[in-house]
Amino acid sequence: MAYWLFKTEPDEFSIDDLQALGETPEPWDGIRNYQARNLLRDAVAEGDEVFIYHSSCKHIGVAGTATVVRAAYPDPDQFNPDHKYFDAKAAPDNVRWYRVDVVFQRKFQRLVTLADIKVMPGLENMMLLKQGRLSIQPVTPPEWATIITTSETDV
DNA sequence: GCCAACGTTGGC
DNA sequence: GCCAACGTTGGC
Repeated sequence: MAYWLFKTEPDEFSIDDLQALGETPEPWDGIRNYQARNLLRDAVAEGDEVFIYHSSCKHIGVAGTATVVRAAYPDPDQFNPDHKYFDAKAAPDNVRWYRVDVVFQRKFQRLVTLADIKVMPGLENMMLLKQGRLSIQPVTPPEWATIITTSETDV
């Protein structure tokens, strides 16, 4: 069992949208970066837990958690010429892009902001702070625990 | 809206 | 294979 952080722009898809789905799995698609793709394809497993991180928005930070319910499988959008994620170099026998399915787990009672993460002891090595642009990131168990605790604590 | 970081593309 | 140009991400 491993921990991850998935980024999303809440204007496109937020923790509230995920919560509204209830038990319905949501395909985490649109990953078109090789480093993120490799993590999705090779490392993210069913049963793993995921921080849902809101980026490029007014209130930046970790908004809640989800559970991976299906490991990587080919993202069908890469084969659809009408889709914005179409990739002409991809084919069913030459899959380039993958996605996983996640299910809502919880919404934090308060957002753990990027500013919180920057000053919280124990989080200074989070990949979020090291390599800001990666959209799928591993999270260590101590980092996971610290952020969960922070989400349950008033500031 | 700006701009730094950095991944991707394409000419050579 | 190098590297300049370009595009995207994402915080501020």
